[in-house]
Amino acid sequence: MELSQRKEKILAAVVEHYIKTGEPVGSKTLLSALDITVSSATIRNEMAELAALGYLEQPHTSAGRIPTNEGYRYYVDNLMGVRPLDESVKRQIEAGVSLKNASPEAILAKASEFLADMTDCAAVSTTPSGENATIKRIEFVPVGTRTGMIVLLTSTGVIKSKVCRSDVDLNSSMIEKFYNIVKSSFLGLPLDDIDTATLQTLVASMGADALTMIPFVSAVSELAQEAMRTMVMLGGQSNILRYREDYGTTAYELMDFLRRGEPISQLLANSKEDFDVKIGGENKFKQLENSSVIMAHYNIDGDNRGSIGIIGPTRIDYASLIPSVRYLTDLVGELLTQTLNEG
Amino acid sequence: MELSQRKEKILAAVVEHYIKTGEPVGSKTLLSALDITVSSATIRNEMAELAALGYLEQPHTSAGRIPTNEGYRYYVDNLMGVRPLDESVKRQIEAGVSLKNASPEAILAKASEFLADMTDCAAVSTTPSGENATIKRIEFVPVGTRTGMIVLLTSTGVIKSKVCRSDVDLNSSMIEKFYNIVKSSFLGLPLDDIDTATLQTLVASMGADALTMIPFVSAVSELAQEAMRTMVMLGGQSNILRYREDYGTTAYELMDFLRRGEPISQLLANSKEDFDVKIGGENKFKQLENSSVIMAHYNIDGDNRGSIGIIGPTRIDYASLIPSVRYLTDLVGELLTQTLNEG
DNA sequence: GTTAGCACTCTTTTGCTATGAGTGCTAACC
DNA sequence: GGTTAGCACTCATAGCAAAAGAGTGCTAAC
Repeated sequence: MELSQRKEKILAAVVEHYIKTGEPVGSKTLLSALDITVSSATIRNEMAELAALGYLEQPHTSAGRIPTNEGYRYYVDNLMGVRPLDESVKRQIEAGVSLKNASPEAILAKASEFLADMTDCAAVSTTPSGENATIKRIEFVPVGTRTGMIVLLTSTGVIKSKVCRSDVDLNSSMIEKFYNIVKSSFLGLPLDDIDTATLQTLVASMGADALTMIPFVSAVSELAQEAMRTMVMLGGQSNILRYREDYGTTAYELMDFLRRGEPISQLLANSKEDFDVKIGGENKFKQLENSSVIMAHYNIDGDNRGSIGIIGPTRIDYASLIPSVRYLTDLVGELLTQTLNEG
Repeated sequence: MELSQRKEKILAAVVEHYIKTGEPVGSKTLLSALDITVSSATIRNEMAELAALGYLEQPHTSAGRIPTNEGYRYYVDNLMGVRPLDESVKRQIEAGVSLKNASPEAILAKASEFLADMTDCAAVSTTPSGENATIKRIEFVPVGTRTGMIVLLTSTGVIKSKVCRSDVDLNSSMIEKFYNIVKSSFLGLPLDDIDTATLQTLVASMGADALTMIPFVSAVSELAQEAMRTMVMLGGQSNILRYREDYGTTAYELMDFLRRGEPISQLLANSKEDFDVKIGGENKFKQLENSSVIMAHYNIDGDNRGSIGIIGPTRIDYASLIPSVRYLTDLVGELLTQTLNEG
């Protein structure tokens, strides 16, 4: 649906004013905000048509107009000025994500926290997916007479470690056996090939050694699972209280939603575009029906690997936050790529 | 201040009723809740005296009474029935904290999460303090041509690892040198002895090797810092919305307070008693002036090492939650002790 | 197509009047 | 002297009506 230029100008003004104030916008208010030489009556006519088209709505007869989700959508797709990011904001973001010698988890946790502070929204991010990763290296570090730490390194640079415990005292022959198993069965294996069936075959093939090796083998498999699982990093839950009225009764549900990693990683993985904006009910999740999500995906070595996003009320400041989220996400991607390739 | 038995009975009834309903309690309501054979007028007289003594207050003249912080304090110290925990609740708690082969961090994170769900409050816990810990073991695991992972194990069973990066390609002689330094300078050292001054002396004494060894040495020191730092585990922030009216305007500040680890670990470390209850303003932190904190300390090998607590509104159900927090904390202490000694 | 004007709608505010919960006080009672 | 019935008093709350105000939609004129 194409709108006339004037209608677009009016729609944009309504959206922007409402985003700023949270109050319904009337024709007179609009008149002073708009550099347009028509009367309020004309604006009223236009607004009535915009309402008929589904872009605006009235909370009640004697109130101004507020954008519908479709209104926001039209605004984001067609009207929003994509002004380039302020240099000072760029610097600020760069300072916010710079983190030397840190793990991907730490980098993303920091990024979420920073993004939340910067945008006054809740921020989420997912760690790189381990889908196409293989096992690059496995090491065993004894830490006690019967316990040791297994360290697993994947081809995507993820390092996971776990303490595991044997039923008998450790000795060098056991450790040697462990390394043999690792060399012959695990190295180079895609993470997702390590399922229960594989393990059972492996254990069966070990014969007499099976009993002592089981804790180690299963620890490796748990590590592989962990390395594959994308983790969700959260920041700024407290910001939900900032826009409490906008979320209405979904505020509690939204907070609760944020605790659960699984739906969030679904949400973020949902779109394959470079970046994406989901407005209100466009999100599949009921808990997000009063929220908008701005998300972007970061690449590691050019490969789309994870996402960073913010969750705010539908009257979130799209125009200025979208570029910020994108820029930050790109930076994080670069940082992660760099961290990975430095090894 | 000693109260008459009847006053105590009335105060207890007011506290319990208010905790349950959140509404001010009047003399007639009290009459039916109490198995006492006096008239409402007598109760009024008693309540007026309790108010004069500072244990009760009136939101306004025509309302019932609500407990003051002093009222809660008297209730907790003298009146609260310390009925033993229900067996079914015990089972529930035991199921909630059981976690095999997990790190202390994971155990405490799970415990916080579980406690929050169980009590409808926000829950916090601190990892064992590393104050008296020494370095028990340090290992180096190469993970790339120039990077390796350093694993540090303390006498208190804390395991920390960190990837570190050298400026030149790794070779076996460097690794050997590293182990020499570790053996001669780090093993057995108390964690808090590793400060910048020690490091500088150490680096100075290395002569020509200093340059290549610095990344490793400083990584070890960072790990020692990390191992010493108590971490704060959070659970159930969303529960703050549950008692939003009780927190009033401090709700946002409370949520924000929870994000910051430092003040929480101060809060929890504050009391040296076995367990402690802080009511409203008794907490030193302004953000907690409408909150009560129930906390207990867990022991590892009989040594007081960390804390678990819940933060709720002042009208929290002390009588039933205090035993729960204590029981859970004891269990976690046992679990951590066991985990530690299994190595 | 635009606009001035006006009637109309509906929320919000204000003021007023019950209503009722709950108190404090007094005087009588045991 | 403690207890209690009775009653006047206070004050939040609910309900209602009137007034104010914001904003609209429509019509008729430009």
